Amino acid sequence: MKMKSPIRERDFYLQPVVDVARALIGKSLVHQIGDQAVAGIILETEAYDGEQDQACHARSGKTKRNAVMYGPAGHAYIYFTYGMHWLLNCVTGSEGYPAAVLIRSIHPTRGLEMIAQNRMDITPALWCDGPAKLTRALAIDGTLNGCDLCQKTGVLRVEEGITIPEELIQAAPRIGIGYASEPWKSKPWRFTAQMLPSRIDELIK
DNA sequence: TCTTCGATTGTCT
DNA sequence: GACAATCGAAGAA
Repeated sequence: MKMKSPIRERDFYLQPVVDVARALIGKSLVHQIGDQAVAGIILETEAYDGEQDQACHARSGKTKRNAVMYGPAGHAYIYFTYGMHWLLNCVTGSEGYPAAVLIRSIHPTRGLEMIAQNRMDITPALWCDGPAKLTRALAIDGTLNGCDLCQKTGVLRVEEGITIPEELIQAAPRIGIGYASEPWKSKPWRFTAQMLPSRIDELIK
């Protein structure tokens, strides 16, 4: 029988945001919908670090939209963009310091039938390979903004997933932040797991 | 109040 | 590779 996954401690999210972004690779993101769960292994993240980071939403200070980022660590910062997309972040750092990790892609592991019902237009390999695609696949939207990711029975939570070797985690500049100035635009704060889906499925068994 | 634009995706050329 | 979709937040006026 599979071992019950312990939830992540809140202390995990109090580490520097870049460390959290790297450490979240391989963890399991779960959305509990009634008695059903939809989940996936986190494969790609990006770190956004404080008001000085010119790519971060907090670059102009606290606003209605980014307020959750200023709150306690371990909560979900979910925002709407491009008139149609929801993006999911994990808030990190002390309360009052705005930092968060954007979840850019996951490998779906649970609730595949549910995803399939809503995404018959594309092949499973493309279900969760983008930040807005994974929120759509897991049915995550603004109603979950600010919810606590550390609760054992939380609607949205992060659990232990699989261990991905350090050498398979690649760092690169963040995507879609052309508006930012240097050095922020080039900071290697995007982390991706270089692992085949088949290998991930093996590790989950 | 008005204008601009986005931590993206999907489609078309 | 270029660009439309689509709308609320943010900043300017």
